[in-house]
Amino acid sequence: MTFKKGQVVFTEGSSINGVFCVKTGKCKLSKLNSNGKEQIVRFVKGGDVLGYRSVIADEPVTLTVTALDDMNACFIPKSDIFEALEKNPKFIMDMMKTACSDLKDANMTLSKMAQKNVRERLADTLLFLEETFEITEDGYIDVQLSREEISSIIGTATESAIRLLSGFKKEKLINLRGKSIQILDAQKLRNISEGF
Amino acid sequence: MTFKKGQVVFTEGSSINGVFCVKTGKCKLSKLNSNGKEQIVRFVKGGDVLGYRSVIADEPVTLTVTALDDMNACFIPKSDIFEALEKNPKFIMDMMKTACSDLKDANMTLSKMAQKNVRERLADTLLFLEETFEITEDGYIDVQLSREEISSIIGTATESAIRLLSGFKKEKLINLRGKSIQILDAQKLRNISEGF
DNA sequence: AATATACAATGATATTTGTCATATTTCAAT
DNA sequence: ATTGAAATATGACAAATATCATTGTATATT
Repeated sequence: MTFKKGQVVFTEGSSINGVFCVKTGKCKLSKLNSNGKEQIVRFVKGGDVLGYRSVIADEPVTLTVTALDDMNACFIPKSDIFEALEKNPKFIMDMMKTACSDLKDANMTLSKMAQKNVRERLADTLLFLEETFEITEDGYIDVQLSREEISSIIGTATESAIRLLSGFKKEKLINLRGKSIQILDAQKLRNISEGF
Repeated sequence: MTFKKGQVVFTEGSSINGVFCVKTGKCKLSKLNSNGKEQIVRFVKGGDVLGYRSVIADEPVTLTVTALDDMNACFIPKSDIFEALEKNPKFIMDMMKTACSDLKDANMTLSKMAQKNVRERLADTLLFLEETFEITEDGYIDVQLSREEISSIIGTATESAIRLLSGFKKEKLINLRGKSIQILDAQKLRNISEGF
């Protein structure tokens, strides 16, 4: 299956009858808040699986998935998944490990979000984005996010994110070129993120 | 096994060779931050399992578990778990569902934490505590947390949590009696938590 | 190229939250 | 009962962050 940039793969609350194995491209997993604001919870890219939680738990999906790129994915029906789960012990253990790894990440993100202030969270997020999406030949992080999306990751007002990004640029910690971001001083960002 | 109130079951970074099935009592799962502050990530009570993530993923534990009560638990060695996982398909599916459910909760908590301000998070947390631990005959939430622990859940300064609690009390939304808390107006707390 | 539209940036100001200082209360140990 | 230590509470102030208003800039569409 192919998804165009900006296209929604599935929406919070809907039911899916299978999982998506992402081959190429990136997408964001987000939740709509009671006030209508988006909270980006996680990113998924090539090699990752989408929707397994919902299929395993036999519940509607709790997150909305939106393509950030043109995205290529295979759809695997629920029945195939359950067949594999039954017949292939290695498969179920792998699935289990994926779930556990996602759980660990979620806990880590939670404790970071809760204890860091906005500036620290932004520094942390920039490092996370570079680690997750890597850089292109010109050194910029290989993902295009609007300022609003960035603030949806760290949970802050868009203006605050913009201001802090400008600040980081003035301090020569990053470069900004449209939506592209380049990290110039990862160590200092790490220090900021740790509260120094 | 028995754990006294305040006793540490296991510490972040250590290795465990089995899981704990909690029979009675409650405990907190927390993470130490780089600045030495505690972040409470989750609570576990009778009927829940502790440490399965670490055993499944074959990694050190990433959270510290501390008893909030006198606690009673069975220890089940890793080997037994793996044996059950291999032989009993129902067992592994249940385990999987637990992991998926925990993952969903973690994502929900994350999006709440990120998008709500401190007052909203406190209101949300009080409702969550009542739902999780229920109330005793006198109407107070059946868990004893210090003000510092409450601020470690919502990720704020202890003084702020105290001030907001006092505020809620003045507004007749809650009662305070030492560490015990009674919710008087759940609906208003729900409104506050939703940002109204 | 011109226009419209969304996005980004910045200033001014209000609000929220954290920090430090200092009481006050609680509770355990003697 | 007295003391001491820890927890809770509160005030004053500083810092961080949100909000509103405005301007500038990129981007797409015609």
